[in-house]
Amino acid sequence: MADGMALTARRKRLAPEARREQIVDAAVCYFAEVGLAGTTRDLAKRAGITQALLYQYFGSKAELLEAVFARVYLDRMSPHWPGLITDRRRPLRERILTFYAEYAGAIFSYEWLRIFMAAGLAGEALNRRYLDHVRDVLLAPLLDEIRFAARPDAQPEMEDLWNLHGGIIYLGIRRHIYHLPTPDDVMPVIERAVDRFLAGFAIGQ
Amino acid sequence: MADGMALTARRKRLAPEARREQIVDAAVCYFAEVGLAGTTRDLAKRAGITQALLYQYFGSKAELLEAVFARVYLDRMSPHWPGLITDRRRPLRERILTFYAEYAGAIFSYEWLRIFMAAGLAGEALNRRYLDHVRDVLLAPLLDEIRFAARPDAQPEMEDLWNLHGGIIYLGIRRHIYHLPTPDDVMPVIERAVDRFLAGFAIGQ
DNA sequence: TCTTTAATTGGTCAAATGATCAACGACGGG
DNA sequence: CCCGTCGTTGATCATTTGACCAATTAAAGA
Repeated sequence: MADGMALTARRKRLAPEARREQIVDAAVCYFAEVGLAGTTRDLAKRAGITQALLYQYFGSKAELLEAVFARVYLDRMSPHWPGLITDRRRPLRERILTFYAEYAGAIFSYEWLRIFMAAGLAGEALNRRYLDHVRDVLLAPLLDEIRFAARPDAQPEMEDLWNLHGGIIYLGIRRHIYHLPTPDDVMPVIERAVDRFLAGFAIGQ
Repeated sequence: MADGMALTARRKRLAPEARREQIVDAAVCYFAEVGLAGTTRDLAKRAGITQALLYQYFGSKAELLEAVFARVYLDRMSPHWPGLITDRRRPLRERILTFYAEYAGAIFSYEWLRIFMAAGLAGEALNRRYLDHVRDVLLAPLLDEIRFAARPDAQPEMEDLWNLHGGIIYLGIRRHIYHLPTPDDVMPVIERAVDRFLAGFAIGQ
């Protein structure tokens, strides 16, 4: 019992992959909080390792940030969303709501939103690539579906979909970037937004 | 003619207020571009002055950034918007469109959006204060107006207005934060968004 | 248990950065 | 024309920060 060093003891000798994972985890959390200009020393301190060890696993801070970006974006884009969106056996409204419920669940995280925004400010090409992907793989099919269901004289454009999308994303921005109070459950708000949108193109529920 | 030093010559002896203005102007442009972590040296170089001179006018970098925030936000909020919004002699739709045309004109600038977003990421209280102001002075009256015009069984909530607002702001975010292509004229998109919104609460044009 | 491997660390360097100050010199007043 | 004020500058300091390396030591294999 006198041997109380168990908790605060020196941490040593992790398998390289495990250590790398741990570093990236800590880096995601750290850079999300303090911004991409955070220092390697503070990050190392928070990760419970020495600063020098970072350079055992990453050649430079930029390389570490690359790993952070990869971690944050990887698998946040579910491959079944395109199929969900275009599955005409289900009602359109239900498809959209299911999609945005899952999308919000994946995107509305402190780490994701803040790192994504910081990357945008830093001029990383990542954001453009990601949002091009969102447009091509998610919004474009969604546009097709809505056009298919809409009256010929009330056809939406891509910009209208960006407007719907942005109104929803803005919830996350208010919460995680501006630290403003937002509803705990975002789905009712999203639901009403989607309903207004569909009604605007004369699509019944 | 041999005296060609006029353009590249040493700049000296400006009146203190003029110099201060010039520094703040340059700082707004500089920090919007490179982020709040930009250096005083680079800023000074861009402003065509020495780095030491910055500290003649501002006690610290933080103090300079305060001046930048003040400059960017000051008078971007027109005092006649509340009156415009609540002027029931004009049709509601027209009021909203006029307001958002002016609001977008004031807000959709590279400097404003980027510095505002960077301040949010940096945890500045400024964003919360500004958006509280937007909610209290603009969106709350707007909510009242729409509720007044809406059917009793289809009353919007504040979150619905944030949704409308966010969808519009997202246009500026896409353009200036993510550097994505957006329509040159945003008003048609805003117009359709507002029309969908009003229709969603059963308000005719 | 001993040896070997390599994960980890303390120490250190060079460059960058916020901040300071004595000295210079442009401009207005006498 | 000279002088004094004060806006401006070059030099410099103390830290911070990204990056590196030789020495240390925990853990696996024989």
